[in-house]
Amino acid sequence: MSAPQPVSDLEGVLLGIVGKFGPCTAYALRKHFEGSPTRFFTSSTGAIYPAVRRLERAGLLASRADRRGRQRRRLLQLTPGGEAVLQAWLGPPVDEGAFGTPYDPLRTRMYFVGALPARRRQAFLDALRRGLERQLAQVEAYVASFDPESNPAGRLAARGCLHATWAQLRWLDEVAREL
Amino acid sequence: MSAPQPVSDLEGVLLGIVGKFGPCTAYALRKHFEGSPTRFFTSSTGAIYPAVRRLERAGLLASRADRRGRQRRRLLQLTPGGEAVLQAWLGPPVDEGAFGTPYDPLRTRMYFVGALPARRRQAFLDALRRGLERQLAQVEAYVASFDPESNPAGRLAARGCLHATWAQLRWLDEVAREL
DNA sequence: CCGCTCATGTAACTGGTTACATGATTTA
DNA sequence: TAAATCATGTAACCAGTTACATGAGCGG
Repeated sequence: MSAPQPVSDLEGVLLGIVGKFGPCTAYALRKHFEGSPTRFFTSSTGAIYPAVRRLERAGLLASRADRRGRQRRRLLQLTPGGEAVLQAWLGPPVDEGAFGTPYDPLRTRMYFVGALPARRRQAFLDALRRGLERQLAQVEAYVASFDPESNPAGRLAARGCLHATWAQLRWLDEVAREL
Repeated sequence: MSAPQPVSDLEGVLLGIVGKFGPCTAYALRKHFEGSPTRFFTSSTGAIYPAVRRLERAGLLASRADRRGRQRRRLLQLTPGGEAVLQAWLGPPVDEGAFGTPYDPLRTRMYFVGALPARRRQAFLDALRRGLERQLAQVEAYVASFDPESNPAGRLAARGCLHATWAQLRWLDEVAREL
């Protein structure tokens, strides 16, 4: 038995969803990403289907043919190898690369706020404020969409989005105070 | 005069750095990314040099040959078109795509924490705690590396990393309490 | 003179994006 | 019966990663 191959976050998540929500179709995997307040997971077919194919080739997912009426479909499930790789991906040990400060495009732009003329600068900060408040409402709805009974871990993860958004707003307060 | 082309965040940042720190080499651009606590910008030559080439082709950066002793080098500077595109990238209006909750690999893993057996689960949370505390120290050093006099916006942006890391730690507290 | 930093690139590979293509099932 | 949803994929394109390749300048 060889050491489990390292997988990307997308692949880890796919394994995780199949493991958590039982045998399901690739389509169901895609749907899972919709409604997420992060843009990282896109649910585009051009990303999901090739990734599923890779995982099958690697022996981490198994598929069996199924139908829904006359409609053919493929139900995916975790293999023992897939379960092992999932456990390794989750950690511990947690991959070092998972610890960097999450990338925030707003922070990146703020780095160059000095390039904006004073008038535009204020409008920029106002736009951030409005955008983040919209984002906050979305995240709150997202958190509320989790049933704590049936998916407690999902809710905890979603609360992470909330903390992250609060942090952005606090940061923006600080910036507005100092500029 | 046509509307400024939309640029990626990498391209926007390259324009921003050239604009902010005067004519500089592509090598200096790379160096700029080192020490950043985010993993988004990699400073790999395979990313920077082609990006610089694209920006030159698009007429947003201009280069002039220079030497340092006998060593040839190319000094990059913003063109008027580049300045316009930089302003458009910064916003307002700020690109909608910049507002999603920043992607956090730790949060993604937490979503599947239920797949971990109880013993491993505690070790997982401990590993997150240790990793985030290490990260916090790194971010604090990063913030301190900015001179508020010469680069106030840089410091404000770096403070964003600090807020983000604090948020991760608060979130982890909450998770540990609830599990 | 050795090793580090400055400096510029290329090439093969990988994976994601966008758009296209098809067809069954369910619901208003 | 029309529109939305379920369901599966492919193809061209684009950008980033890793590794390779080269060479000058500088400090000890």
